Amino acid sequence: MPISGRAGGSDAIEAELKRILSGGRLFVAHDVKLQMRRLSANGWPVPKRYADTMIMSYVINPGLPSHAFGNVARDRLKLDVVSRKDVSKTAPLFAVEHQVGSSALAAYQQYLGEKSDIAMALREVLEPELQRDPALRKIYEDIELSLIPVLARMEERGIRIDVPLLREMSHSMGAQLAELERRIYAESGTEFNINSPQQLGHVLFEKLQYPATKKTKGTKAYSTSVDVLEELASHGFVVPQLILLHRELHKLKSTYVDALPQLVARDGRVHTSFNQAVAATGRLSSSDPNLQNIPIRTELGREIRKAFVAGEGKFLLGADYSQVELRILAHISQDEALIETFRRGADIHRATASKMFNIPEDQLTADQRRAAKTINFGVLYGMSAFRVSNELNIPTAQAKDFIDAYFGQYPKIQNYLDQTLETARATGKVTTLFGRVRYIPEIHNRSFTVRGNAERMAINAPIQGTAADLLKLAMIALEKNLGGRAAMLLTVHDEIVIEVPEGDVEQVAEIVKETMETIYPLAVPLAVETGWGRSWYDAKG
DNA sequence: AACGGCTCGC
DNA sequence: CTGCGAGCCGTTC
Repeated sequence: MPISGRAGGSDAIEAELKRILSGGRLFVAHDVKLQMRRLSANGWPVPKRYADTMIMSYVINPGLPSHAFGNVARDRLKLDVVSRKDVSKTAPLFAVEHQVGSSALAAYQQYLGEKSDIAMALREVLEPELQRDPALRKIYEDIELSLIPVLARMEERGIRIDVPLLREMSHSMGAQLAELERRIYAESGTEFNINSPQQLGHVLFEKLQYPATKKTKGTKAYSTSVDVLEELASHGFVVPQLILLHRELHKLKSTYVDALPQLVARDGRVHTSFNQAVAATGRLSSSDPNLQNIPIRTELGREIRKAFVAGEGKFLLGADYSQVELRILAHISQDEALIETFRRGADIHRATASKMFNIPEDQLTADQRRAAKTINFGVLYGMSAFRVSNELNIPTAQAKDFIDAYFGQYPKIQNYLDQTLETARATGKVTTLFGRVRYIPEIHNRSFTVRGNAERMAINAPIQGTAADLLKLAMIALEKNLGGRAAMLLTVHDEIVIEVPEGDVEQVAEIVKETMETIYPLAVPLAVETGWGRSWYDAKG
């Protein structure tokens, strides 16, 4: 529960609290990482033994819409937690934290006391449930609890941002945007707000009379989505092409280039929060700022990574798992052909195309490899023939033929998909390699759409979730294997970013690669690619 | 607050 | 209708 350095804190009480924290007593909280960060920020001892009711709730049922304290208390205990805001109304926190002995203080103390009681009560309810499933208990203890201090330290360290570089980018992008605006207004013969989908729709489809192909879902307004604009641009219309450029530039400028400098702390670094109880598949998420969606796909976007830099005398080392989900699919399905392909270290998409089209690997066209790549990923997500045809711009019948050819070459994958759906229907849930659970209640839904979504979740969750389990295990192992030599800063689903003293980088890269590749032996090798440089942009293999 | 749109990841 | 999850921005209501 919240720790206040001042409210009611006589020296004697503070000393006693610190003594308790550094002793071996079990510390119970809903979101231990948050409390650890508050404690260490104030120079207090951090507990070594702890229980986390937020993480318990998440491991028991990760698919819930929220594992926030109030929600879990209401669901599990039928209790309403008074929010800090409500306390503030009758007992302004400013008064609470700055004057001792007021009635406001009493209200605040009662509020904190109630929250502590509720966390303890939650533990009584959640822990026995966790104990009933040995695999879940291990996920909770060996993965999630062990990860808490690792993530806390990563958040505290943050990553250095080159603010002057972002300012420079902002200026040049601002000038480019102004020039684009000028041209858009001139070409369309009117000035309007380009960022307003409504105004843009009016200009494109009424004033300029371009053919409207799509309406938006909710409001039935003209859609101005990328698909629509690209279609128009392909017919030679100039304005849509300029709008697309404006969109990309404006998005990058507002979301990253202008936003990041505002989030830089006094230490010159941004300190994201890694949320351990949000994503239903077991993945981590990142917010404030989200550092898991920093652009990479286009060169213009990728430039932003040049602003993520190592501290003085250090390098950023990036290490990412190559094709980890397809490797997990090979392991779980035990498909001999897919296993063999990974064992001989082949280009997986090329090898798949060769099998599907019965053409030697060195005689394939780019389109054939692209088709195989689309289907390889499509299988992981339960993609339909319709979607494959859309993605590859081919008729649905041909997409279906491709998919049939794929399963003909990898028969055990078809088996795995069938069995996973069978399990979901019979038990209402699916699990990862390590037993992390995801409930699929809609698997029997009468609506084709809803049930289809559930089926895709059932297929994807074990694979994506196993990848998340492996990455978390690797991070825990790395915390130990790196010793004090290097420090993890970020993680992005299949990648870990580490800050390393310049002279140590090659040695540390070897330790990281070895640790990640041997974290849990599968039927196929795990491959890790590393790269390093002064910036995240340069830390590519 | 909801929506449309976009970014990233898989 | 047509793979999903997550976060953020600007506009609109």
